Amino acid sequence: MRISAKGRYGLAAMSYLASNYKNGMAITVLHISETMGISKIYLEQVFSLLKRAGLVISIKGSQGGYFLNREPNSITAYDVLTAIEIAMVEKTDSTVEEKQPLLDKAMQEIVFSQLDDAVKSCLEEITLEDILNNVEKQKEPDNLMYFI
Amino acid sequence: MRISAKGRYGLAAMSYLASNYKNGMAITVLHISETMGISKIYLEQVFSLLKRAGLVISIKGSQGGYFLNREPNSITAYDVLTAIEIAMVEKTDSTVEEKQPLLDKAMQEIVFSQLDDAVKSCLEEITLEDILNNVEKQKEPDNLMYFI
DNA sequence: CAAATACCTATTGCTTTAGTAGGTATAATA
DNA sequence: TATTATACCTACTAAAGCAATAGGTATTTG
Repeated sequence: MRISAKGRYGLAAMSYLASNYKNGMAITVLHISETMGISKIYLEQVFSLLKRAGLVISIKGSQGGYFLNREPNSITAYDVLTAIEIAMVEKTDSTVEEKQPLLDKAMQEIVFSQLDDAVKSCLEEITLEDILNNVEKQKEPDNLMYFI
Repeated sequence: MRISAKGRYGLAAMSYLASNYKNGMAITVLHISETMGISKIYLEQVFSLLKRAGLVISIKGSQGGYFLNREPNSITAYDVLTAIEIAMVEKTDSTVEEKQPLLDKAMQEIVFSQLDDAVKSCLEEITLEDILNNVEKQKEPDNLMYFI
């Protein structure tokens, strides 16, 4: 499944903000771009979309930066990806509407809208906190194997 | 959710083949293109992919054409779309693997592979027969409302 | 042999994606 | 108040993918 670089950068950046959520400090785009190895100018555009969607709050000027507008466990992958990727949100075009309207409608109902629902409910179940938890889990010594 | 024209044409064409499955006759690309209002030359390319995936059988020469290789209730939307759309199948690229390998892995496991699974199991549940059934259902007079 | 078909390769124009460039506006701080 | 660090904005470029077209060859039927 194809997720654009922009969307992935957004997820990574939001996860990073989430990991710094508790200390309440603003994080700069430059800092994230260096920490993540992402082009700074490109990441700025990503933050522009995240801000427009109300997912982050920004502070201008020196010592400014960004932080999350909500708690990490209330921001979902769906929130982030739909803020950034048009393709995630947009309705599938009609296919054979002119000559085969019934078939067109059937495809829409049976395939495309069910797919939309499946994607949406999958991504809505995943929060930034879930991602961070998995990162922490990877840091643990791999000793859980002994218990199997 | 964005599904390419190619993928949608493939679904429509396969549904049409399915609706003619019982009479066992080969259907030409030209016929489908005219019935559906799809460019013939473009549809040929779609059938090239469907054939490569083993979903249809072709007969060359005069009186030739295509028909389904399996029963309509055993061909899924997943079969058709993955035969045609690269994006449906391909693994999501890594994002911040260099500098943040744990986060990269977490995103892959928690978000992208779960999304792949959700898409796959949704589309695998939908067969060509399901699409045809919905078309038939639309043809019925809208009298079911009286029973509600 | 002629017609109808599948099948193949290349080309074109368009849109999207990824990334760059060069600014302005704003706030903190020295 | 001047400097600096930041967000924020608009335009640009290059590459890739998508949609569609063009012009064939190979094969089968009649």
